[in-house]
Amino acid sequence: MVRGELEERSYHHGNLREALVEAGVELARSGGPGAVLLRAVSRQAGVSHNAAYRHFANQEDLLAAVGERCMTRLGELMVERSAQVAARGPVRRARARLEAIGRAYIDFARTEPGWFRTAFSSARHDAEGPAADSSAGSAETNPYLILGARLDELVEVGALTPERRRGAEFAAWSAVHGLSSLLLDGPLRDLPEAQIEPAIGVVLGVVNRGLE
Amino acid sequence: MVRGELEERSYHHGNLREALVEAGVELARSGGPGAVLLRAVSRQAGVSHNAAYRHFANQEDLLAAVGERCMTRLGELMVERSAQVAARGPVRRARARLEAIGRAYIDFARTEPGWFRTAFSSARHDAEGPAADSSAGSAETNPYLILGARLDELVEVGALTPERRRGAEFAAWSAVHGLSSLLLDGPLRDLPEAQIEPAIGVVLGVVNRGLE
DNA sequence: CAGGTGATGTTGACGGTGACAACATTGGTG
DNA sequence: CACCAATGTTGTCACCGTCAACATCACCTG
Repeated sequence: MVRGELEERSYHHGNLREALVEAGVELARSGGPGAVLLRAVSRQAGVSHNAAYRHFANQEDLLAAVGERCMTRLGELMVERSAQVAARGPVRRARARLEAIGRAYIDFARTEPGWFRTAFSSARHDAEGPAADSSAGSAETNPYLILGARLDELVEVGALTPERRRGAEFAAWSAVHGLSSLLLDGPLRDLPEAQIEPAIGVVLGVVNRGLE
Repeated sequence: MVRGELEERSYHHGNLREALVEAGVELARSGGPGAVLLRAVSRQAGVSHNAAYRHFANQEDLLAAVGERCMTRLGELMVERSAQVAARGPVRRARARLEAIGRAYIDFARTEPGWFRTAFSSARHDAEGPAADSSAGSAETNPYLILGARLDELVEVGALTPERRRGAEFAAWSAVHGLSSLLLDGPLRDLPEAQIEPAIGVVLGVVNRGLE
């Protein structure tokens, strides 16, 4: 049923929805959410405009699907960086793993601004955030759940008290997301390169200290 | 030269640029940056499409002007809330004033999401952020400078050490902006009302503690 | 005070986009 | 094998940004 990419297709594509989302992700990478156009993704997929309407209700629906994919990419980077942490000792390690996902978040925003903006551009996300019921987007790549797991780790090793654990996601996430946004689209857009790394350090430091 | 609003105009508007920006602000209030369209603002101003091209290079340019106005509105609310603080004692007062502008920021985002999104939607801002040279948008209503002033106050009263002052804007601003963004367009979009206020408290608390 | 000229607003056109409707093709199912 | 629902296509429409050509007028110059 699923056709190979090089195979000649005859009228029916066979895997159009996936092809459209993938095309959208590619367009979003360089052009951000504004580049995820129904006609553009259809062209990219070698299909007529309007074919997408068999798989998405409208452009917003397509954008949501593409955004979800971008969010997954972000989660994947966080998982990857978290796994690379080599710190020894339970407390040091847990702290390093938290910092790693924070830095991964910011790095993702800076190296893939199109994807980052697209991940947060959709007006409708299914199964993200605290109210995540077990549906799409496997839990391992959900940034919110990844953050929660790292914070739980901190509690387990005794580096974070249960009271401080309460709502800690909001603080950590807000700080990291806020810095990313300000660096990308906010007034920190033109911050000199040399000042960015120190700024990241300050933000992560404040969060770290604030959670103690 | 400047004509009254009710006066019949004859061919030349007299104050079109301002009228267009004002129309843009009005449209942005309910529709966000996506509603700031050249043709829409021109209609609203009772002028033909294309008239705007005498005052703005393109739609992006218009959006930047509208965004700047929205940013000013945000700054005005911050100033207002900061001035209302009644806490006594220099340290308590300085702390309360910092918290007040943080809450004002978040309140603005929540009560005027269209304006908030528009303020940060422009790809080009003149004279915002750290590199602000003395140009447009009076310094009193520049959110970044307002924040800096509050942090300076904290140093003056001895509630913040000079070392911690370094880059403190980044931490405070990121946390507050991040929470606003996540509540508006991020995965916290559907956070139950009852959990929002506690979340704000946690975020502000972490920043406060992190700066000590 | 008259005429002209540059700034400002209008009309018309073009290509691109989202969306709807009607039609074409086809894979699977009875 | 015939039918049908799913899937893709063609055609159309309204709206948008933008450019070019034209119209009007405020103001300056003489």
